[in-house]
Amino acid sequence: MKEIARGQSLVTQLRAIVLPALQADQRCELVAQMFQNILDCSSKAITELQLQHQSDARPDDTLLVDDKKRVRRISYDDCIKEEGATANPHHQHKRRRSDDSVSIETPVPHYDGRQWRKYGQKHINKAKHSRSYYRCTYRQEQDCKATKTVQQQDESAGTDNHVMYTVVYHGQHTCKDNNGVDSGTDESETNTLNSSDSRSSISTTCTDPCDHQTSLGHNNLIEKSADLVTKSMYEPSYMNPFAPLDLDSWELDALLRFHLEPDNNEGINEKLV
DNA sequence: CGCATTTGACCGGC
DNA sequence: GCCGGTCAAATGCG
Repeated sequence: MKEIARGQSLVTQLRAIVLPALQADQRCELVAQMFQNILDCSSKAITELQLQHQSDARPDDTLLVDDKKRVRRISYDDCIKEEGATANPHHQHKRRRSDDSVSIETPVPHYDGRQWRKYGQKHINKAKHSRSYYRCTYRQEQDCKATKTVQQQDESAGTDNHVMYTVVYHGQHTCKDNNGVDSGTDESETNTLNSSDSRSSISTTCTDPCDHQTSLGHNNLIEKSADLVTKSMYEPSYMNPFAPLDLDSWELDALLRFHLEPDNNEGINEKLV
């Protein structure tokens, strides 16, 4: 599980580097979708391993309770889904599908090739950092149900380095290209090539003063190289729908610090359980 | 001025 | 009654 999670983290970082560098065409969308599929695969693998691990470690009664909860939740959500199909504007609260949520760990929680709009922030009980709630920017226009939550992990309490976030995605994107043809793809249909239209001037959501303290770096060398890469990556002469339009550089800054500091990778290797 | 974000209220499951 | 997820009025910002 540790190694899969590390692979996920690396994929998200690679995605943050590759996507902005691509030309805006179908290949670009394909690459984005493939990144997403890879992350989905590893997330599902981790989920399976966790279930396996729990059933191995825990006594039977605890397991039964967990399974009951899980089953009940799924069946409840199925009812809600049916209800939603009949266009009921009420009961939109608390819909959550435990079977289609995908969780990843990454130092770059915001740049994932999609456009998100923040709709809430909540302090979570035992966590140091609050959790942010995002939904797809095109929820109103296209009724896209995709949401995600972002929460900074606690373990890196002492230093500002190695900041990792847990990002949980819920639901499938049903939003499409502005000039696309197909409309309501249902959420039961997964892994189709959903194109994302993020070409407009809507800003990429990345402002979150509680969780993200920007430009804390005191290493001049790192900051300079961060500037360099920021300029080359974030001021493209072409229009790439996956390029962060006015994204702050803090995320890339963190990414660079992540890889430029020599002891980081070892620390990550040793840290996770 | 029209947006996106913030933030406390509210809601429903457990 | 607590807790996490969502709503929506207030606020901020370009």
